[in-house]
Amino acid sequence: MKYKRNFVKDLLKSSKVDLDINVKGWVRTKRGNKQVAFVALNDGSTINNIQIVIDVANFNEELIRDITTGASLSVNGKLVKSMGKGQNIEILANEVEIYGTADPETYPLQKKGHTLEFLREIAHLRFRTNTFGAIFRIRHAMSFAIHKYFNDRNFYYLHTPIVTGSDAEGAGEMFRVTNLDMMNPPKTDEGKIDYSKDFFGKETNLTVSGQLEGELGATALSNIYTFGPTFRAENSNTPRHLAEFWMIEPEMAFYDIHDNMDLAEDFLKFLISYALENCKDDIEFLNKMYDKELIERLNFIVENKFERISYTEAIEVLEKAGQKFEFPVKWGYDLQSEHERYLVEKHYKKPVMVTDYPAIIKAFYMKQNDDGKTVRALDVLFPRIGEIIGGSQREEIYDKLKGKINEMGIPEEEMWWYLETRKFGTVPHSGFGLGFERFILFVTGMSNIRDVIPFPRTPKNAEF
RNA sequence: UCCUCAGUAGCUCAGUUGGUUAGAGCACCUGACUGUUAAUCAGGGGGUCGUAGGUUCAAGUCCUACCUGGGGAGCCA
Repeated sequence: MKYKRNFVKDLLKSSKVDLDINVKGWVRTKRGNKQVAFVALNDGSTINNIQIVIDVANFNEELIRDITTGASLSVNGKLVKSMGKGQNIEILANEVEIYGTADPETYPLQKKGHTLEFLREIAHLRFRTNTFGAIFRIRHAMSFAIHKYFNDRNFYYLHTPIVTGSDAEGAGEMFRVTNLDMMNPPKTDEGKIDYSKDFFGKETNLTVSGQLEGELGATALSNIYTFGPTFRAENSNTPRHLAEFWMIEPEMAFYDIHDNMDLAEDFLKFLISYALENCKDDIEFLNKMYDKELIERLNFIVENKFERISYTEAIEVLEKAGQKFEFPVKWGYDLQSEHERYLVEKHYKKPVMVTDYPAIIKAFYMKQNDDGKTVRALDVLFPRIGEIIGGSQREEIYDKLKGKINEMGIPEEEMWWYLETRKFGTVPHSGFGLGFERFILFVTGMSNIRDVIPFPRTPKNAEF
């Protein structure tokens, strides 16, 4: 007899007892005695397991023995009210089929907890733990919510290139893309590598940001966003950096810096609310196991207005802090991690948006203020993780932008297409970038970025 | 890349001023138990002490280099 496969998530919500059903999944634990065995089965649809009750007398002894932690099963049985404590319903098994056994001597996952460091070494199996199930369900929900947020507000999802011929974005070291023979590359007369012989006929790299291309879309479609992988070849060994990470970059025509801040705040609050409503079980688990203040912190973000200050005000606050900092507080120098942490965690005790940074420490494309010293940059600082968003109003005046490009020594001939958006029908516009994994760190309460992306790419590490 | 801490059983760790045969908990295996909840109870097997050198009568323990991982910093998202 073939029953319809049900997901554990739906069965646990179901009130239809005495129904014949089928479940498939992986064994988390087995307990019991000679008469009866209890199997906790998980199929990834929820963090919760369903209990399978097996009357040992009705089953082959060998089959029962092969039901071990990690084995994959298909179970036909009857959904019934549980006779034991700890769960409302359970399944009385009629038939059990084992798809694949998991030798307990060699299967690395145990019933007991593992460290996150160990699980990182078995990233191919860590999906099967409660923790990573929760994290990647939340990651999915946040991806979905991002698309929903923008789609419902007339933003278009724009696919910017992953391979880029532009190395002027200035956001960091890039990974070269080439199919030249590295043992014997073609050379020019001067003895340099001849990239005109390369696949694209020029030097190409993996993108560090889709922003510049995003601006091209925004100056026609009004509102666009990108959501894709970006790459940085920086030798950064920290719990907050990846060589391959995902970034969300909205770009909006006719937005000034204030519109930009309004959007950033509303966007972040929407996503966190969405997580609290739709990922309740997973967030509660993470709150219990990893971060006792997680839910409290998420609610706090949703309920409170972000503080908005200028860089100059931030410097004044830090100067009056009466606290010794390792790095000096001085106008013209970038805010260090310890400064950002002081502003967010000690002084304002809430997310802080800092604007109008000194021009010399920010990128060429940012809108220049009338004071001649600052630009309309925007950083959103969050507790625990620091800078979660970086953005700005963009310089839309052709001469000013061109002047800045020359001043910073960026080859103008590579930026001709970018400059033309300011030559033809230019508009004030703004945008920002949200580091997806940093945001997921915040929502899950995890502390290492390598635990919130399925396959982390970091210096000296591209296993799996 | 810099600073710092660590690497001992499948996992998490203990191992004293260098000194006999390197321990524990969990996991695993065997047995007991008529409904368990990270089940419980009894017994058992399991180790190139990260790698390579060095000091010493003697090194898990001290020294050097390297590898790997954690934390902090820089770069940033």
